Amino acid sequence: MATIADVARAAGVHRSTVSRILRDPKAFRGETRTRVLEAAARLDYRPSRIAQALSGGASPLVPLVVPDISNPFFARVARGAEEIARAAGLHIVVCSTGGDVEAEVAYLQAMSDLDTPCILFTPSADTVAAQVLSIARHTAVVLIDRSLPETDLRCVRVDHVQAAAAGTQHLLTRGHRRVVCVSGPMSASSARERVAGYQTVMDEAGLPAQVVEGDFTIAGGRHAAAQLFVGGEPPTAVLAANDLCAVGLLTAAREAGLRVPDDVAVLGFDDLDVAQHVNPSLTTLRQPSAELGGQAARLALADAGFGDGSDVVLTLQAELIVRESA
Amino acid sequence: MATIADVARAAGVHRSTVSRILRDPKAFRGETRTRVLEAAARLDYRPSRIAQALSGGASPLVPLVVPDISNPFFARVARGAEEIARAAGLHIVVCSTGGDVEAEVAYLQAMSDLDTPCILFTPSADTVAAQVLSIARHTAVVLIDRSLPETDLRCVRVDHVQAAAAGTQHLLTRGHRRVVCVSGPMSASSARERVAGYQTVMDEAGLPAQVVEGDFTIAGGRHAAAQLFVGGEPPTAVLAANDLCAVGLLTAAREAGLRVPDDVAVLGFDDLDVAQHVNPSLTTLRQPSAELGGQAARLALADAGFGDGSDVVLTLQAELIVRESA
DNA sequence: CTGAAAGCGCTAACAA
DNA sequence: TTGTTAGCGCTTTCAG
Repeated sequence: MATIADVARAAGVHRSTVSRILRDPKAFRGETRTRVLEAAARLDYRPSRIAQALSGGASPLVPLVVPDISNPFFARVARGAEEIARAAGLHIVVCSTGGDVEAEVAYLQAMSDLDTPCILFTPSADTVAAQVLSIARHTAVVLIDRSLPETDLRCVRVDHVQAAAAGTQHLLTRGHRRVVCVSGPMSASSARERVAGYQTVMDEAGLPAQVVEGDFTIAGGRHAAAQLFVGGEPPTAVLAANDLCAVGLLTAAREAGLRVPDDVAVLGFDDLDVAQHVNPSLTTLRQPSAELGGQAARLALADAGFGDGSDVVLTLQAELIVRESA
Repeated sequence: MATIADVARAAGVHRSTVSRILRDPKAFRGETRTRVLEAAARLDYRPSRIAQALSGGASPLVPLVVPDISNPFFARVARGAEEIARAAGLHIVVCSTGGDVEAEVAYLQAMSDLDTPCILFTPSADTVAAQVLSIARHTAVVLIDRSLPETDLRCVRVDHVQAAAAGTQHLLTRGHRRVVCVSGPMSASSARERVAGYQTVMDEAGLPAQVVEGDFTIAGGRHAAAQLFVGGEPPTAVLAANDLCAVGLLTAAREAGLRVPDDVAVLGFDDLDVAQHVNPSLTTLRQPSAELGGQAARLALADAGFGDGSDVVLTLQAELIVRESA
């Protein structure tokens, strides 16, 4: 691996000259410029980002730490963030932690230690708060989709309360009275907020609320249904934690011999691609996932001195997409 | 951000002492050890990985560069790789390029410039070969699932030819004669190999082969079907590029008023979670995706001096999972 | 067990 | 336009 010294030697100039010319070739004219450029090309020279970073610059990496990249929701968040990062000459790298809190902290730590300009983060549970706070003292941290209580970290998110309320309202309008909420893990603020929205609407309607704690996966939804679809009075509608959960519920309903939406309606969250392709297609609350990632990236980058973050929108709205399932 | 000098000052010792003690505390006893450890803790000192990397070490990051992280197949590959990397004290970071060749090269370059010990890579097209080769001179590159022609880069992959042949054979055994292959983009070696397997079996059976080039997405599958399900003699079975493509085909079939599998059978590839939850559930060729990632990581890490790679398996087998769709 | 000194590859004043 | 000199934060000989 050729270093700047090799290029300097080959071109017969000083290292600093090479650095300058390579850094901004247009600012030079003489034939030194040509010699340096040629030597660099010939030796296939690439400046070490490590050395650059050590000497003043920062890492070109913007980590996005998420609980589960196999949930396409996060893939879209990543996509949105990427677009913004690319414009600033930076690269999004996705770190998936599998919901393991230790792995989560380890990733955050590792990235912070690499002097990344900022970190985009969706916590899987509140328990990381203290550690994240300590990391945030060194590196700008922006949360996506889930806030961290006892913390003043900024968070770009969807108004989950409002969204869940709208979803619940939709189910009631369709005449449902026994509406159950299969929530995500209550350790996630997004799950708690959605439950709150659901509960408010049920209360206002004078209906009993029932919450089953599940998780954000297909298997979780299917498993939750085991408790739901067997009793004497199964619900006529379910507000699912997200689309993956909803897909699991769909399968469980079919296995239990229930027709969707006639016997039981299912309402998802996210609007993944798959939502319109399952059978029946999924009625869902669309989250503007790419924009979530984009706004978060803009905020974080602004903090790190890249661009302006004054017009970042912190709270986005979900949109009800009505299809067949509810 | 406290540096090693701060700690040294606080503990009243030399920087090198701090370095040594922090690097391997068990090897020391005296009360200097205590002072240093305490000072480090008190100052919340974290060694800069950048500086460590510059001074001999390598980056703790193992990039996994894939075309599309919203395809859960790659999420599973990542998961498999992660397990191996973690054991070596390294972190997998996922770089999703959206199939954009330029972004792909940019990512590879950026990671290589960061002195990562190795790179795990699934190329989206053959056109990157030359550039990848140049990067591979600096950083160990291991390909996953798709090889790069004109290149001696090692590749951990599934035997796509064999797998596609087995799938096609399954369809023929079920009595199908008009079997069409909706392939992935022919710029991907995996797609070409699957087509080859399909073609061989069709040829041997004396049946006409028909290949429609699609891509690896739901939308791609649906779009391909537009050409397929309208003509006078639609196929009675389709070998899909992958499960996402198959899901798109399922939707298209339903829209065209065709029943699956009675009017048209659909055979997928990958066995994503969603495969067993769509309706009808998907018959598919399961790829051992996590193991693909794991073996690739082992090979790459061995190259970089972490662990042993002598028993790495380069070619894995797919498994036919029969469900409802074919 | 500890200190001194050199060096990883690069950038950034400061002079010339 | 170019060279000189420091220095980023850490590890690692080599002495003591």
